[in-house]
Amino acid sequence: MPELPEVETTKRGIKPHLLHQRITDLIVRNKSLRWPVPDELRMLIGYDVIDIERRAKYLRIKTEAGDALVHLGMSGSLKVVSIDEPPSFHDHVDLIFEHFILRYTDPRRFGCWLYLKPNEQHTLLSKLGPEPLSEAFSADYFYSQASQRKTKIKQFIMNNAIVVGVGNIYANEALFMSGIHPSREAKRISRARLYKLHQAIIDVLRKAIENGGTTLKDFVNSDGKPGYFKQQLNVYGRAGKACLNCNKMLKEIRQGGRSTVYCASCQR
DNA sequence: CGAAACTCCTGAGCGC
DNA sequence: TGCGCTCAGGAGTTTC
Repeated sequence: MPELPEVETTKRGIKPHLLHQRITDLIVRNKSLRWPVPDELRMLIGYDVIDIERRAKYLRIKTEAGDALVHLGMSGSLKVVSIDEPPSFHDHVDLIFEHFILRYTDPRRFGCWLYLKPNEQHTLLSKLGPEPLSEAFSADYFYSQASQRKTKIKQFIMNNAIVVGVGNIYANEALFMSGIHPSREAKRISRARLYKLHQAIIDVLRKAIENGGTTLKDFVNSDGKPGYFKQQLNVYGRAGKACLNCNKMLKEIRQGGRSTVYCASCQR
């Protein structure tokens, strides 16, 4: 399940390979992703990649003829493979270059490939909140947004209109790190504690990206697990086990259809 | 307007 | 060993 650090790592991994390389073909084996893969994507054929940007968990592969907007969904991945590498069952899209292929694999097909005109501001992107590692995501911004919302704090920090890129794993971790109960109403948390949560979100994402960077050299044809899986997870996936802080048993609840794990003793 | 429910899909884990 | 069942989960869309 790609979280923001994995998408950032993917961008850093593929960018040096794709930059200034010419797209020679596009093969779509299964266009049934989140939305149908549009034929307009073929407009990119014959053009060089001039940049790759990440916004939230979207990757934007840019050319003079337009861009590919790619989302990895739940189970998607991109990798650079050799030009004669035979595709597997879940390899739905190949963006083909002269000497290699950018191959998109996605068993659950929650991801997407869309076409955007040059500089097009798509509605998918325009409604997004600030990047968590940008200055726009300031402590004061975070407080002012939270102080007027009745939503439970976990759903608040996972809301892409508030801040992007905080997926379920890191939402659980950031709440544990800041000692805040996931079901607490956002507006009922003190300014000081919201500041602490704000910093925890930044810290946990930054650390994960740093760990992801250690796998970049193996990005091509890599089979190993990315580095951020080495990051110690305090609560996610540890329901029923002992809290690493106080040794009491971690609890699990469901919020908005998603699993929340927390320590009822350390998080209030 | 905000918030919750619903939706897409398949691999993994489980009980028998 | 294998079948069938349940479930997780990003995020856009629909409903209330």
